[in-house]
Amino acid sequence: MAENDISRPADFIREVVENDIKTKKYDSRVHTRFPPEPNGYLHIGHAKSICLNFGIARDYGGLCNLRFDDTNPEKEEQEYVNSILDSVRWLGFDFGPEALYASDYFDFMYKAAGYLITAGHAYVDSQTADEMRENRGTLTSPGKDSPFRGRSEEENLRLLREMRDGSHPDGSMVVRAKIDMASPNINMRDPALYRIKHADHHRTGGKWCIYPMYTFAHPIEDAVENITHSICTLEFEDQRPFYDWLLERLAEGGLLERPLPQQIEFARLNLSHTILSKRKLIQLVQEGHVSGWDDPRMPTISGMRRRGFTPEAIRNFCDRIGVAKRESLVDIALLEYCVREDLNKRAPRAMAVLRPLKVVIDNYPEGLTEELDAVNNPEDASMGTRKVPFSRVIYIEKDDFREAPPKEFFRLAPGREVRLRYAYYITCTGVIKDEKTGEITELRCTYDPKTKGGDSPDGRKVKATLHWVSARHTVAAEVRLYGYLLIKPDPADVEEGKDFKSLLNPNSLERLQSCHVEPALASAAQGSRYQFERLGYFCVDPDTSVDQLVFNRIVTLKDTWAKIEKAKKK
RNA sequence: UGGGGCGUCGACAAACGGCAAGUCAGGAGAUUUUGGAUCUCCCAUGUGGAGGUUCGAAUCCUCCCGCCCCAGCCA
Repeated sequence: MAENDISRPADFIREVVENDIKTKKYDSRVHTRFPPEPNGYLHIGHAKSICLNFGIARDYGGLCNLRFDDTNPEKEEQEYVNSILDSVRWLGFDFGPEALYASDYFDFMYKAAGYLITAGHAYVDSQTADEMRENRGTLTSPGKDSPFRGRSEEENLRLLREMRDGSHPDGSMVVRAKIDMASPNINMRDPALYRIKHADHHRTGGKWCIYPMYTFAHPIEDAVENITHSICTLEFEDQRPFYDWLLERLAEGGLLERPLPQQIEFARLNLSHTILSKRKLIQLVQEGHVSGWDDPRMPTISGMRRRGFTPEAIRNFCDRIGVAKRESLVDIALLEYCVREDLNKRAPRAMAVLRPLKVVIDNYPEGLTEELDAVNNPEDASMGTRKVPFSRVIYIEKDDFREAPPKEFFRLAPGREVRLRYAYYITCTGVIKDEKTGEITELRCTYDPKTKGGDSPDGRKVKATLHWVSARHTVAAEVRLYGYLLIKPDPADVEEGKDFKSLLNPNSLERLQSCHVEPALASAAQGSRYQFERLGYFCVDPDTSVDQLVFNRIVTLKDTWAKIEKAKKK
């Protein structure tokens, strides 16, 4: 919201809303809605719309309805309704005691169709779908009137009743608005309003065998709920003339009261390296490319939630990307930034070694365990400290040792001294390898007892600080690392003749089975998030059981060294 | 070749006739017991192009170019 009087509204939609408040177009009322079709799970693109609609309601003291646009029983399911309810709540938005459903207005819609017929604004068409398509004309040529366009009011009304009563098979007829078959806007060439579908609906069951089209239903839903600003995406822009036409006709007939809602369109979100199309996401789930809707690689709300993203981070992201009419592809790095920004302040730190390398500290007493002090969050002193056990044998990260280090590498190497976080300075004195493979299996080191806690009394500096886990005290864990779903930034960047699945990243999931985490994590609660020092943010996955801890990597830390290495390769 | 939209930095995005904001990414440095975090600085002589109006144009006008959407009984 405006921080002071001189600031402008944050986007062009809020500009319209503020203006309508000023001119009292809706008696200074603001009422928006988020209208998902329950035919899939919500994703980050929906989050943008949710934040926009609920955000506007919040900013201007208005209301926002969560309304299911459930007008097509063939595609919709209760499972989707439940997941959507859950996702919206988790994102932190309050839609009152319950959600609303378009199907609750089916009686009114039926009545409205009858009225349109009576007023000469609609008719029942018995053309086949093919005939209708043929007679619709093309982008550059006008359509032709249906031979059934001139049916009498009585016949139309009778047919409408018969349609409702189930006397006609699917596809045999349709009710259409009577507007203008020559309109340059194809959406005005007598759009279909009702179709016959002998299908059970997840809420109304077998009550209906005709169902309203989106085109017809949506404006009515908005009007019935006294919506003021009906915010949707760009592809509906061409439908706005019909939206207004319909509502005007129904208002004329006294079925609706003015002022009528207005439709405003904005550009949907596109995110780099991922898919934001419901149809394609369904495909990923159904064809088993991912483990389910909540696979942590999915851009679904449930996937991101399981991965460990916070609602705060997602909301913040939605605020930062802005709202405009220009189609764009937002860099996923911005989402990651928002996640790090949030978690840096909130996530307690811990030490975990993902790819272990055994280190024996030769001059450290055997059998001794020291409890060392570690701070839980350097960003927030109120989060306190904890004890971390240290002993003679520890694990460090494989990546933290190089036998022949390049000059930019300042971690451990033969003869080199580094700090073990919160523990001691150690110096590498020996490298033990597997005789056959040549693989490094163990490091021998010595430590400097005077550097306990990680400071050297003589002011000696080391260039690196390593995280570690005491071998004797370690807790085993599985850690799942996630890469981008797609190998290319632009999901539309597909080769001729191939589809989006050719862009799927084969390495989007890596499961590390032999990780070591510090003992404090043994009882980590499902869903709790930690920063594993120097590695990233991690979240306890629901697959965790009494005998197996499972962590998801939410996002890495910013990694300057990785950047240097990558630059060197080129 | 109809109609509806949209073109400002690598990615988002402000500007409402008066000095092209901010954020992410990228680069340089400071600092640091996380190569994290933090801090400082750099990163558009120019807004798709060409004309025009104006003291003054990203903004107004004209023409052109490019991209997206619409021919479901999907939403």
